[in-house]
Amino acid sequence: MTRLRAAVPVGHAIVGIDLADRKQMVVVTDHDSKVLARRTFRVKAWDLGAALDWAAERAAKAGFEGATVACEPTGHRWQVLGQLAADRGMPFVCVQPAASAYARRSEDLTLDKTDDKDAVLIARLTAQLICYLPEPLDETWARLRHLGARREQLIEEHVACVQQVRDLLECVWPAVLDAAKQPFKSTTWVAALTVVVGRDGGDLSRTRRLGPARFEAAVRREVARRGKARPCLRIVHRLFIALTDPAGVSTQRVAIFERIAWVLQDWDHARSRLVDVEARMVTVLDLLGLTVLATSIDGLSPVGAAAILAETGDLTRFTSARAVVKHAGLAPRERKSGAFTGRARLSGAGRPRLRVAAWRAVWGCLQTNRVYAARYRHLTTRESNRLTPTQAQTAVAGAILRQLHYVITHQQAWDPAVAAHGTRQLEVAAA
DNA sequence: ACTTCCCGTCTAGGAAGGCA
DNA sequence: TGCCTTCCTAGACGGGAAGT
Repeated sequence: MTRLRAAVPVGHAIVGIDLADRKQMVVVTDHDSKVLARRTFRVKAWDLGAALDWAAERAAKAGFEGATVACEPTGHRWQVLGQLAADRGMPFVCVQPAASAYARRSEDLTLDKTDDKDAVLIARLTAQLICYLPEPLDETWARLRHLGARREQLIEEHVACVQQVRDLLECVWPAVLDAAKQPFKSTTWVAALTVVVGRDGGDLSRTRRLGPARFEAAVRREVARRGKARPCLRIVHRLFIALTDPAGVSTQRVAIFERIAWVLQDWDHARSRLVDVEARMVTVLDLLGLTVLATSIDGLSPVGAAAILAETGDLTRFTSARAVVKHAGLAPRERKSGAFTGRARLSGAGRPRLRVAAWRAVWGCLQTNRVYAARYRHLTTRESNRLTPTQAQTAVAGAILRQLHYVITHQQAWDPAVAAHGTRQLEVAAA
């Protein structure tokens, strides 16, 4: 509240701006949301500099020593506006769209919405300090943020390619999917499929006539082309046997194999770009000097840590570790009234990508991190208030975020003893 | 050197519903 | 009537190290 008040001092007028594509509603109000001036600017967001100058002048004329700019974080526009405000030395705050939506309804109990009402509402919420200071991103953190977004995009592309290939194969050649337990994680399987799809044009007997030895040689070449040393022969053999399996829609085989070949190319492309982006993310993490600290948490990889930090930004901007968990939407939302105790659920409000990154970190950590594994076991097996696996994983995800916050804000490597017992003192006392 | 293990989240795609 | 959105469901995927 102190920091917010510093951005919205009592001596300042408030410039509420309702941002849209090419129509920007600007109002200048005092702290009682009395409108001092109101004007529509039919310009794009990046041309709002003149509007800010106009608003500053109206505020000065009304006797205020300055003006604070407030808007909703719509798309990229708020960032452009933030830059313009910073250029003019005007403090800049944002109002959560959820807050203004609630406020609009409580205003007159209708869903009435107009741009100038919205602008006034934004100014009023700002005067009540129902606003926040937007995250300041420096160049390095901004780069990490965008790399994280790009990585997520590429992972989605990767998943889409895999699901397409699987669906297409289930239609025309389902047997091949049983050749490996996890076919899409197996380089051998993918290489063998590439060979089949590339050479037989939908006629599996053509590859079969090649014979197992020459098929194996072809797969070997493809595995090498994919940067791996040698194929898993078990999978090559099972895939060769699958060539004789008649199941599947035969009339579509030619067309679908042609299509699979394209998807496989897309997939390779997506994966190589993913490798590139992940390497860049690790480089940025190194630049920030956080790789050693973040990966001191057992089971957290540099890429996993970078994915989390890409979404949180600099963790020192969070005043408490719990705030990070809340930002991820992983904080429990309690529902209690009188004697009634409802089930606490995750709030789910926050950065979805941060939540996903934390979840992915949990899968890795539960396998390798002894402290988290023990915590998970305890939570899911204890006698009273036993948690479901999901609930326990949520608890671990929260722990990872909290401990990452501590590790980075205190510049102190992760210590399993502290993580397990809360403090080192307790352990010493117990000893 | 490659595969497997863990399980909630997420995706695609079809169906159903909504709306002009 | 036809387009668009939402709902619904099945089932694969993600990360890291032990296992093969």
